[in-house]
Amino acid sequence: MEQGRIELSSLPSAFDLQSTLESGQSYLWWREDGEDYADETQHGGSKWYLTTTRVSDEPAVIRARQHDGGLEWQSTIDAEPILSRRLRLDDDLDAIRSTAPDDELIERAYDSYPGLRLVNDPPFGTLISFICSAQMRVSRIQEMQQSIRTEFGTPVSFDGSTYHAYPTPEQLAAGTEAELRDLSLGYRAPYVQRSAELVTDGTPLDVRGNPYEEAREALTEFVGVGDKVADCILLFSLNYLEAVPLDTWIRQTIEEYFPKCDRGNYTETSRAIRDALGGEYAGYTQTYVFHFLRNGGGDELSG
DNA sequence: ACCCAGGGAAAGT
DNA sequence: ACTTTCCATGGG
Repeated sequence: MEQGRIELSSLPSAFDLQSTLESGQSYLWWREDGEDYADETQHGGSKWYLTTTRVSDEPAVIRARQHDGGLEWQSTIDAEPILSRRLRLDDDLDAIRSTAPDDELIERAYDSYPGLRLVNDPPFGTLISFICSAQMRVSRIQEMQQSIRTEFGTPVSFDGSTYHAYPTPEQLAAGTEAELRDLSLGYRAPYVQRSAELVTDGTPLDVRGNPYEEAREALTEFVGVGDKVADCILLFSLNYLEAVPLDTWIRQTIEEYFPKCDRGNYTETSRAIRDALGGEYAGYTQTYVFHFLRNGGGDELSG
């Protein structure tokens, strides 16, 4: 087992692992110890999180926690460069925040979660997990990903236990709709199976290089991917930091705080809210607001 | 029993 | 193009 530590004081900005991984962005990390949400006394939470990744097509396990001013990790590989990329450790949060509009809700959201970063997850896992996210609670989306890993992923031994890497497109496409329904995916089962097949058949998933709106349009080629899920894939795995997924929470936010941005359809409302949130990093700001409101932060404001 | 959950596909105007 | 309707499942 390899291990290491990244000194957080060496980063350009603050970092907070717990809010980053528990803000509904990533379903590809999971908490080692299941339930205990009570022990949040220490910055970063001090809890261990796990994820899997592939290096040269070989599956690897990474375990990380924030502890005593450092991001500590244990892994089957040298995880430092991957953690840096996946957790966007080089982002300059002050510069990003400075692009956000002067607005009470947004200031409160940023102030409430210092060190919250966007994630930069692998595209395929992001595609599948956000197909699963339709009309589903966060905890169940995570459970679905665990089931998918266990059922279809390559086993990896790490620290005396067996983990499962997230399946490749080939591994998942080889599954049947019935097998996926057995994992309680419901009506999303055929979407997942067909989208995995589309990836193996060459439909482009890494659409980086295209202008934002064209990239979003291209992703809706996948089954179970509409504009909202496409925006999630762009924001959380393909480095389109301007993407603002118009989910139920953000639509409610628009209605309450930015009513002029409601243009009746996705494309135009997206343009308006993206502009209202500062353009280039609108998706970053959206993620703070989403997490803030979902944790009840709007109750004291809306009065 | 009823409602909702980070929506989208299919059918109907 | 725009608007319903239906979709599986588990938790409150």
